[in-house]
Amino acid sequence: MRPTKALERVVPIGTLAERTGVKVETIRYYEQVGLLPEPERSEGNQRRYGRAHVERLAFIKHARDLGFAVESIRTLLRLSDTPGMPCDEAHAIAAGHLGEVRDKIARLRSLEAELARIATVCSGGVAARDCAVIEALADHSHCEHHDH
Amino acid sequence: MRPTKALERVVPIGTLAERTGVKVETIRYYEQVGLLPEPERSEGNQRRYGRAHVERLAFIKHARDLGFAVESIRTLLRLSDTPGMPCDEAHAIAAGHLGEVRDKIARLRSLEAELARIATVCSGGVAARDCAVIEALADHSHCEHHDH
DNA sequence: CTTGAAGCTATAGTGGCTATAGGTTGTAGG
DNA sequence: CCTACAACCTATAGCCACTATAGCTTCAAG
Repeated sequence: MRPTKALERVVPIGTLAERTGVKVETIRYYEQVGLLPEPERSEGNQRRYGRAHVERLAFIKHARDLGFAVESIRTLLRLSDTPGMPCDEAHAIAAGHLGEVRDKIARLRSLEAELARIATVCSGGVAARDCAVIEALADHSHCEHHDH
Repeated sequence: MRPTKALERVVPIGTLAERTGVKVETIRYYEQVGLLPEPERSEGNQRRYGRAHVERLAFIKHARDLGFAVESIRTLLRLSDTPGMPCDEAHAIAAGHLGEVRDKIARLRSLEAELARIATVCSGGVAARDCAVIEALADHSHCEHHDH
């Protein structure tokens, strides 16, 4: 009796995808852009992954889930691969990304307020000429930079 | 004495760009995807815009600033062009977009919390093997779906 | 040995621009 | 009138991080 799938140490790409929650196509993409090293191949040229690949792909997925760019992940992986290096760069990447996320939140919140205001005034049912949504977009009173 | 630039009624693309805050290339792109109608041309084949174009482009810019997708803007413009139509669709687009923005904010906030936690634990200066950032990414304890 | 799922490569498409190359036109100064 | 140069033109490729498609080959169960 062969080992069950869940315990196998050398797995094809579909199993790697299942285990990590990363799609097959995305795994091949990560290989293509050099995030994930090229694995061994079967006699029939199919990819065969080991434990190290699972670990590395999980790392990548965590980082992507946290919104890190692929380029940042490349750097983070390099740091992770050389445990003796100082981690200042990792901290800078994380702090920088946190800043970006906070900026994005701030921008979205002001968008949210504006959209909520607009969508509340018009609940549909009226003619487009009297619609607050259309009016808000056509209106120039919010233009800060230009006097058209 | 010719009218000053600011008062001219028929303007080239650069002036339209200045007046609306939309880049020249982006204006041409909007024309290409059918948001902005093709303008008249000068004898030398250069675009000449009138007041209607300024209005329409301003509408587009407001909508993009609010984060509406180009496809949504296409619909909103169509509604705006036919003022007698009921505006339910416009309301649906705005409400839908508001929902998306709120979802995005929610997701970013949980990201922010996680990143802040990670970035606070490690302020740099230690070896990568002890870095909270690297560790958090390599760590499997947050994996919900898989037992790798 | 057959069948069907899973794998393979290469290529194009997504959204919303932005950039580049290589040419033409408009216009102000001399 | 001529020259210089900014502004304009088209067509095409690139950006990010995938996702989808077409047309194959391989693997594994029955």
